[in-house]
Amino acid sequence: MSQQARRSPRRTEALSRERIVEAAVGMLDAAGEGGLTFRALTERLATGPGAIYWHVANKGELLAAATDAVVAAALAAEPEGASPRDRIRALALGLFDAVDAHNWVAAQLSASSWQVTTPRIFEGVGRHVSAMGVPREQWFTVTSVVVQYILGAAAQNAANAQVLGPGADRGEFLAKVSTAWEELDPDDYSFTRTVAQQMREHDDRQQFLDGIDLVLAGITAVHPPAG
Amino acid sequence: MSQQARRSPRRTEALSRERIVEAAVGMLDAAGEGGLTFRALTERLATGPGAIYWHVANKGELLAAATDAVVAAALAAEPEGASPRDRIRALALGLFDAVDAHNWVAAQLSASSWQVTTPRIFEGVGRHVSAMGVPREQWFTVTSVVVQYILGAAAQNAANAQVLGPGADRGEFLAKVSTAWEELDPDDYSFTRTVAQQMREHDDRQQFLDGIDLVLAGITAVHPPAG
DNA sequence: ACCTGAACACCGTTCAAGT
DNA sequence: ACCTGAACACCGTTCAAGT
Repeated sequence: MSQQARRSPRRTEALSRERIVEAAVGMLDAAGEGGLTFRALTERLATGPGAIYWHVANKGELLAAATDAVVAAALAAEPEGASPRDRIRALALGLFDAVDAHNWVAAQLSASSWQVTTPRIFEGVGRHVSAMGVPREQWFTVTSVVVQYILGAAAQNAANAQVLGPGADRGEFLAKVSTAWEELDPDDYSFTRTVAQQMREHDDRQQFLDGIDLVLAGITAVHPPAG
Repeated sequence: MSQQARRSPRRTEALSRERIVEAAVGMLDAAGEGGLTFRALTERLATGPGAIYWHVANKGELLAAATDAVVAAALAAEPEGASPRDRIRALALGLFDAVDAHNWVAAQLSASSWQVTTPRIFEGVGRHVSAMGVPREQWFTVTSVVVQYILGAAAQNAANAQVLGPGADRGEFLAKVSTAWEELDPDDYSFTRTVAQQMREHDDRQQFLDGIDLVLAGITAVHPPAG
């Protein structure tokens, strides 16, 4: 145990891929996708760009690693629930909240698909799908549908949050969109005008859960449990 | 009728927002999102950047306009089908194919949400949802779920196509991913390994349709038609 | 009203040089 | 093996000037 082993907490830590990814997540959270710059990252880590490129191949890889870190954390806890349905619901909601908290993640996820991160989600959902009694030869298809819905809904929710900006008032935003819908051309948008009020009053999280339930009900309807 | 009224087809046409958007779509199709540059656009239209900025506020607006143009074209034809379900299926498949043909569109769509383009899709789907006999107070929720699924599935499909690149062989790609899945850690990815073979043999378009059917079955299960 | 094109600020990435 | 920092090529956007 030399003196060097005692490191005072404020001292500059050695650079590492882990620290870089962590810093990247922080900057993305704080300022969105436009906020992650090698210049800014360089300053925050008190190095030159070359140091970062030693640990990370390029910006794309860094974004992928940041995304994977967030998703892995969201999936870390075993989802609780009495039934497979409840566990899918819990897993889905955990992802939804993670994407909501880090709303740059959604765009990354829908742009990477069969890459590193999606298999994590696929595996988590798939285990419960198989436990629901879906016939074996439908496992891939059904799991894909659930994952597609989760990512699609999360992405659109995040997109709304991004338009909104960090400080804005949600109720105000919904009211504004709702009013805009009411003013659409009645010839082209008769349906949308009809639901403008429902749109104003809806709750994103609840709506997402309703969607999950609807998809799960579809699974049961198309593949009734044996018996 | 002056001489000027006769314009030979090959002569340089006046610049217009329409021509700019059209050129942008062409460049995005040819070279993906990275291929749309004001420099390249400037060259293609034989002008300076200032000319383009006269008609279009910035790159974001140009991308949104290009996206809207593609989606509007895909939705132009009244979807055919005997039942509301069939018409939803037709509409969804039209969108799926459009996103597949212009695979930069998906990322744009999931990043714009309640903006200009999504209401078009929402309206198209919603009309048929209401015709399915879903109770009025559920129209917004149910339509949202269908739209979220369509956009989510289309986005992930486009992401796969992008990784693949324009010239690549699809079967080869699926085989590679399938093999990668088979080599995953059995402790962490038992389910994914099990469906690796199904993944290799699946058809994207058919899988999408199965997903739509599953969602539609869910709607009927949760909201049985009155009677 | 519409277009030109030089210029500005900023970006991701590279690389010779250091330790 | 790991880090430094100047330099390169390229980007979106602006704007004074033209017609």
